[in-house]
Amino acid sequence: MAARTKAGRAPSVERVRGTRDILADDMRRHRAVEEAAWATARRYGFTEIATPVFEFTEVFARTLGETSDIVTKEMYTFDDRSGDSVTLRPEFTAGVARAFISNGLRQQVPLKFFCRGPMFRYERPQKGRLRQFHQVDVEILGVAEPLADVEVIALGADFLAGLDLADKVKLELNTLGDAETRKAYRTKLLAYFADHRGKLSGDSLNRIESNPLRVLDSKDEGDREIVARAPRITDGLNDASKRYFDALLDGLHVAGVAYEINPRLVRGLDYYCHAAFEFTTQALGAQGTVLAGGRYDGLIEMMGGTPTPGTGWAAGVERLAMLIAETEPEVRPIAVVPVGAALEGPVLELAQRLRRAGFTVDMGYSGTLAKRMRRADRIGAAAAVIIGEDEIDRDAATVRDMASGEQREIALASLEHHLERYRGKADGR
RNA sequence: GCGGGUGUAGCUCAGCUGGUUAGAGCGCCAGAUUGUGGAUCUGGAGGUCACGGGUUCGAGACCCGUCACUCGCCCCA
Repeated sequence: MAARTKAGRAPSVERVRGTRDILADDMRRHRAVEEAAWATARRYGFTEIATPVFEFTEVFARTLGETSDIVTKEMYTFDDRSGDSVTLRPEFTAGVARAFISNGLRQQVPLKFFCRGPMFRYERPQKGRLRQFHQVDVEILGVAEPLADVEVIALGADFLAGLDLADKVKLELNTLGDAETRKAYRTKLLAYFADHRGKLSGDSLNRIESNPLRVLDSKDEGDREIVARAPRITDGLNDASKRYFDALLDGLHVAGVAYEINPRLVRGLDYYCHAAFEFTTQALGAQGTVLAGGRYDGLIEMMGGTPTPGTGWAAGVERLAMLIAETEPEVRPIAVVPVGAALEGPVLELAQRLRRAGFTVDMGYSGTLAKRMRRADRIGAAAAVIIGEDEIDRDAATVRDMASGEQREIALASLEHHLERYRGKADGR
C-alpha cells in the first residue's frame, strides 16, 4: 500500500501547498512580465546577475530584522547534510548585498543589477500569495544621491507602463528619513500611541512592541482614526533627510513620474531608510502591492561590508501576470506533413533542413493527412508544407497558407525563400 | 497564525426537502470525408461525487474531522 497524504492522494501527485505548476499559457504571461522588466532595465543600463536560491540562514536573519515576521515564521530554513543552517531566499536584496561583499564589487561601484527568480515564504496561501513565487528585482549599489532612487522608480513606472498597466496601478511614496530622523520619530510616535493605548486594536498593540511604524498602515477602522491624527514623519525630518526627500520629489517631477505621497507607507524590513515606495492596484484584492522597494543605505555595513548605500525594488511576477492582457505566442510554427507514413523519412529530412535554417517547424508523429492538418491548425501553424508522391516526383512541396487556405506548389530548392514570409509572423486569425 | 466561503468529468457548472446504473455544455478521441485543418452531424472515452469517519434501510446531498483552494485579517511581491 502506497503512502498517502491526509487528503488521501498518493503524495507523488499532490502539489505542495502554495506551489503551482506553470503551464503553457501561464508561462507565456510569466515570461512576458519578466522580459518586459529585463528589457526596461536594460534600457536603464542595468546588467543581469543571478545569486543562489539559498544562502546561509544568517544572511537573511541578520538583515531582515530578528523580529520581522519573515524571519520568525516564514522562512524555509533547514540544516544541510554538513549541519549548516541554510535558508531558501525569501527576498532578493540580502542575497545581492551578500554577493556584492563576497565578490569584492565595492571597487566597481556604482553597480546596477537586475535579477529574476523564485522566492520562498511559508505563508498562508491566497490569490497572489504563494509559498513559492517569483520576483523581478532591480538594485543600484553605491549611490547615495536621490538620483538613483529616481532612476529606479522611473524604471519601475516604465516597466509597468510597458505592460500596459499604467492605468491600473498607482505609485505611493514616502520617506523614512535617515537613522536620526527615524529614531526621533519613533520616540514621538511611541509617546503618541501610549496616550491612545486603550483605543488601539490588539494587532496594533503587538506591533508597538515589534515595529511601531507598522501601526501606521493598520487596516483596523479604530486604528485608522488614531493614525490619522498621529505625528507624521514628514513633519519631523532633519535637514539632511528633508533635502534628500525634496531632491527625490524634484527628480521624479523631471523624470515625468506621477506619484502620491502616503505618509502612512512603511517598510516591514529593518534595513530601509529614506525613499519607500509601492506601486499598488485595486484589482488583486488584499494582495494589491505589485512592486515595492526603497533605499537601504545601512544594509551592506550591517552585513560586514564597507558602508555602501543601495536602493532598489522587487515586483511580484505572478501578481503582474494576473493583471496583464492575454499574450499571444510570438512565433507560429510551420507544420510539415507527409501524405502517408511512407513519406515520413523525406519529410523528417525536410523538417531538419528548415529547422537548421532557423524556421520553427512542427511535425506530427502519426495519422492521416486530415489528422495531421487538424493538428497543424491546433498548434496555430502559419503554413503547412505538404509532401506526397506527386510532390516528390516533381521535386516540390505544396505550401498551404493556414489562414487563407490558399495553396501553391513550390520547388524544394526555393522553399526557404518562399517560407520567409511565415517566419515569426502571426497571421491574425 | 486567526475568522468566513467553497470542493461533482481535463474546464465551467447542474444535481430540488437524502431514494434505482451521477448529468449538461465546452474540450478530447473516432467516423461521416482512404491528398487537406477551422464549420456541422453522429458515436465514444473519461468520475474511488477532495479525503477519512459517522448518522441512515439508503449519502454527491446531513454531521464531525482532515486536506486543498478562496475571501478578509496578519504579513507582504
